Amino acid sequence: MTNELDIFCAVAKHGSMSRAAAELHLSQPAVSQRLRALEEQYGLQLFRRTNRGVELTPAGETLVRYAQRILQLERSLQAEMASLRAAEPKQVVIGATSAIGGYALPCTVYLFQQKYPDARIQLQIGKRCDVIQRLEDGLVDLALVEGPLVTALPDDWQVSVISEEELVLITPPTGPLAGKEAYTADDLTRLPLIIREPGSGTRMAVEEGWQAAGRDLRDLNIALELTGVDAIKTSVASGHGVALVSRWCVRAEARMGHLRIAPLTDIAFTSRWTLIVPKQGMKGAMERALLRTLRSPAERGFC
Amino acid sequence: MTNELDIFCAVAKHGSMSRAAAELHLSQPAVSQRLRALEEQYGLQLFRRTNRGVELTPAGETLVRYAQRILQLERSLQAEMASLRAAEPKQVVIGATSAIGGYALPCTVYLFQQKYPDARIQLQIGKRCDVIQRLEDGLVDLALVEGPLVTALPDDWQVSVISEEELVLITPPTGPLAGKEAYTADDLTRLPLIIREPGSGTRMAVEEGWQAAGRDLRDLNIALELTGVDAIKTSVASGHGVALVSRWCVRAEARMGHLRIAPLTDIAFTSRWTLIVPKQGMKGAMERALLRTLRSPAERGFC
DNA sequence: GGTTTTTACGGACAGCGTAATTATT
DNA sequence: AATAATTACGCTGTCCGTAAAAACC
Repeated sequence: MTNELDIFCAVAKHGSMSRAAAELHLSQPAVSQRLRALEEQYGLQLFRRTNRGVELTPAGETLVRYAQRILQLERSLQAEMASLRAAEPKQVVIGATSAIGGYALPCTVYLFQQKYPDARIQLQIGKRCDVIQRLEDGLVDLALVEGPLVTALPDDWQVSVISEEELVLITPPTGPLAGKEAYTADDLTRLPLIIREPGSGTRMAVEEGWQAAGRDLRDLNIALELTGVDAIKTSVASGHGVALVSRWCVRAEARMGHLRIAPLTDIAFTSRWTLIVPKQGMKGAMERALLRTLRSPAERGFC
Repeated sequence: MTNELDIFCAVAKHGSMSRAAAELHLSQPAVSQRLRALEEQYGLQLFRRTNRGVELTPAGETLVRYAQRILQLERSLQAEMASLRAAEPKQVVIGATSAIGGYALPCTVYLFQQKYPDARIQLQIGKRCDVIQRLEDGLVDLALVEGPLVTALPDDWQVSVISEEELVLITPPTGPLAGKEAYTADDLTRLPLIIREPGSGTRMAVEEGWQAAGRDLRDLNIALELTGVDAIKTSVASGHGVALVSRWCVRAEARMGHLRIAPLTDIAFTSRWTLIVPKQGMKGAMERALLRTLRSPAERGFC
């Protein structure tokens, strides 16, 4: 959440709630509301509302001076704490499967590194079963995998679902397979489906969603089995078939027009993203901060 | 909500979460939780947990220095804003009926004055109809009355129910009327009931609750009609009868043993407390702060 | 066993976004 | 009409309290 003094200073700087809201990536009403709350808290009007924005009252100008000093102090504090963290650098190894580790996580790790530049975060991407194996062997500190857990782990591991991601149907942007506006489950029995190898989380999610709709797995028209998301994307883009993948994996291609994300009308596939952490480990403040980031939809900022 | 740096400093000062929690009027787990959040935010351990409390780590000691400067700055800011408020003193006149104005509101007004010492708040207590009359005449800025609104006001008044208060049965602490542990609706048809004058909010609430239980008003054994809560309390304490009053009005007497609050098993009476404000008025920051205080159960602190 | 902190869980409120409304030129 | 701010409303996450558990003498 953005600091109220930050909001106040931004509005004072721009002389406009709308512009301040844009700078802070907030909605304009949110800024208006926080500002009003601040005025109520002090019992003083801080801005005069004019037809083309706002301007500071004397009370507002007083607050600006204090706010700037306080914010400056907080920035120095942040810097000093960062240097203290740097004194005892921590290494954390994250194991993840390809859809998560290759697409969603890099942004999260980047953002986290921005905040904690001294943290050494290593991202190991591998097959689902390998990731879990490495976790059990203590070679990675935590794991993020797709799909449900097949084997129950001993209970010194804490397992939590951090996200339910929708699988989307991707088709070539042009050609015979790009004909329809929207697709149904029946279409999936006819279209050549390119699918991940058995054992992968995405494969599990597809099969689970298909059976949940009361269908038989043999009705899927599997044209090709490929290992890894990238191979599938390339193959679909070349017009070899359609596929079901996590939305994150194809955002870039969809925007560029290399692939088309087609709506599914009467069936939906979801993939659960699961975080696995050893109950004993991850006790330090930095480790906890990382967990918090991964668990909080707002902070992890998958991109 | 208490500032996180305040919490941190209190814990640092006492070397104990429990003692800090007591000082801040918070639960001990709440302090623990906020402290952990602070540690996660900075990615550093701030306290070493020992068996008899906590002690600062080097990072914690750094934070103490910054926190004290920031808190000091905030205190100066508060002081300066208070002096700015004092430059343009505001007078607000509150009209209220006796149960609200005489018992619940004084604490609220006191707390508000502590926070805004320059606010001149005047509390006018009167009969329900008089209060509303004075509001319409503009002689009071806002009104707090008990019970529902009989006459619909024109819609440039904003009416909101701020609290549903339970009416409790009070009996003399000793004597023939103090016999039973708990009372029923049937008992109320036999006990001598001392009741407020018609038109008062409490009277309305009693009659409404009685009829809502499917009873006839004539079955109430009204022994005496008195004007004002105090007269009723005196009369009940003297053993002349029992009465139904707002809990706030008799907290002191119940604690002292002058009156007994007796449970009602099969009937309940509630009195709605209504806040009436002119939609146009109360636009200033101070006025809004007062309204916020009156509307927020946490802040108004009826006592 | 006693003291202190942590974990777990449910409820209340704050802060935000979307959408609709108001005010001012 | 157009621009800027406010109000209304539903949702989500934070913060807090109670209760139970765990750590550390």
